[in-house]
Amino acid sequence: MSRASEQAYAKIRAHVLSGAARPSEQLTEDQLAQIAGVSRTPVREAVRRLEDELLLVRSDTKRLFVADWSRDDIEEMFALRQMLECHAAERAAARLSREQIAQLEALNRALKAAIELPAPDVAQFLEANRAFHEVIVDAAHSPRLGQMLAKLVEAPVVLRTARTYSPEDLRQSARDHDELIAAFAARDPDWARAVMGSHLRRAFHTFARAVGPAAGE
Amino acid sequence: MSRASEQAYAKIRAHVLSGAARPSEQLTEDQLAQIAGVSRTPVREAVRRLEDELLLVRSDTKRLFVADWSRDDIEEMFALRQMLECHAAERAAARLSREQIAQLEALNRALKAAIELPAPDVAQFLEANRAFHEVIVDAAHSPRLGQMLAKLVEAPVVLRTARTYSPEDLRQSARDHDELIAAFAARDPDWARAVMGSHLRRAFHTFARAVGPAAGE
DNA sequence: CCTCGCGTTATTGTATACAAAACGCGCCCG
DNA sequence: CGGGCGCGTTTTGTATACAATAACGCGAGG
Repeated sequence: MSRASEQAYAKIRAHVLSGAARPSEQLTEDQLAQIAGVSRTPVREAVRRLEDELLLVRSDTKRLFVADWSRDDIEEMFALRQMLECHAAERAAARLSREQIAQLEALNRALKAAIELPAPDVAQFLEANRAFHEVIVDAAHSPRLGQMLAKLVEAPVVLRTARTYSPEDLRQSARDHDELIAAFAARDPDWARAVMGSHLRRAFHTFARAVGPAAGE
Repeated sequence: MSRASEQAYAKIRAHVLSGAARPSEQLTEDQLAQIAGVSRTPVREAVRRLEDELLLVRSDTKRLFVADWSRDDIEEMFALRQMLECHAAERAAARLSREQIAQLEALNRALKAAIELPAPDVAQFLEANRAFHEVIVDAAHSPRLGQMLAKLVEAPVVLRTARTYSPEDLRQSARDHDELIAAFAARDPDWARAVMGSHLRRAFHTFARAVGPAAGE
């Protein structure tokens, strides 16, 4: 995207994710234009993207608010992500090149390195993790699938600040990735799908436990 | 959406779907503004929506073109739709109200009526069919799922003019719907999923046969 | 004759001014 | 005392002018 519109997107996103704007708080285009330092035109463009990514929502009469997700919403998003990403893993198993598999191995090494420092580097872990999953989705060769997943993966990041990543969670993720790589190397779509499924489902429960005391759990 | 932007969307969409603009043809915002009878501002808004719906695509340097789908693209979209809508059917089985099931029955009666006229009314069939699937997706109570499906269901419509609906295809659809209703009435998620799966998979093959001589079929 | 660079033109991106619509508040009437 | 209606204010939507950027053609140099 063009410079102003991209900047507007980045700044507004940061503004929302940083928590400077609280859930359900109203935002006006003028406000956002000021924050982003551009005019309302590119702001409107950026806002549309953020709406699409579910970070912002519109009231019935076009007023803009910071999205506020219920537990059900979060559960729904995880379920969709799981469905789509399992599909991606299945397809990727048949399509990943040797180079891509090597890339996955490298990324998972980086991920483990981020864990085992004296103090685990969560940001670095998240980046390696993101890249890892991205390689898989790309290898699925399904552009619309990628597009859909991008939205779902982005969204929960909002709450990342609330998350407390225990060292054991991080290590388990790394082990899952190892097994995924094994499944890919074996070109076994069923295996890949199954591993991805449990990987994400566990992530959901870890997340849910940290985020709030479930309704009936 | 607001009036001008909505009108731009509708007119541009019609322009593309009618075939007045051929696949891969470049469109300029000025052109489209003239066609829609509004200024470029709402056109840009409409274009973003149509891009999102995959009817229009942008070159690497922001120039706008009418989308041209390969057979792989179409196959991909059907696969995604099948995955998502099977999920919707499964969830709907547990959530559909009695009223909604009655509504499905009514819609399927309308659908059958549209078939059996002296000359089948395809437009009416399509409308009843769309409404039928919409009820199911709504009942799944998964807003993002609905949003994703909307895109996928819209898209293939482009080629609908190319489709020749045989009477037998239409009748088979009606039978599938009957079985879906039975599965819902029995509150059987697995049954619902399975029926939806074969319903959509068959639709894909019918579609593929009509649209082009498959790569290796 | 081909190719690289530059100026021209077409096209998209941004800002700003204005129009339309929605909110909220106070007032009037029941 | 409460509810709805009108009016000023706020917020979003649209048009238009201008800026930036990409495509294209043409001419000079190899």
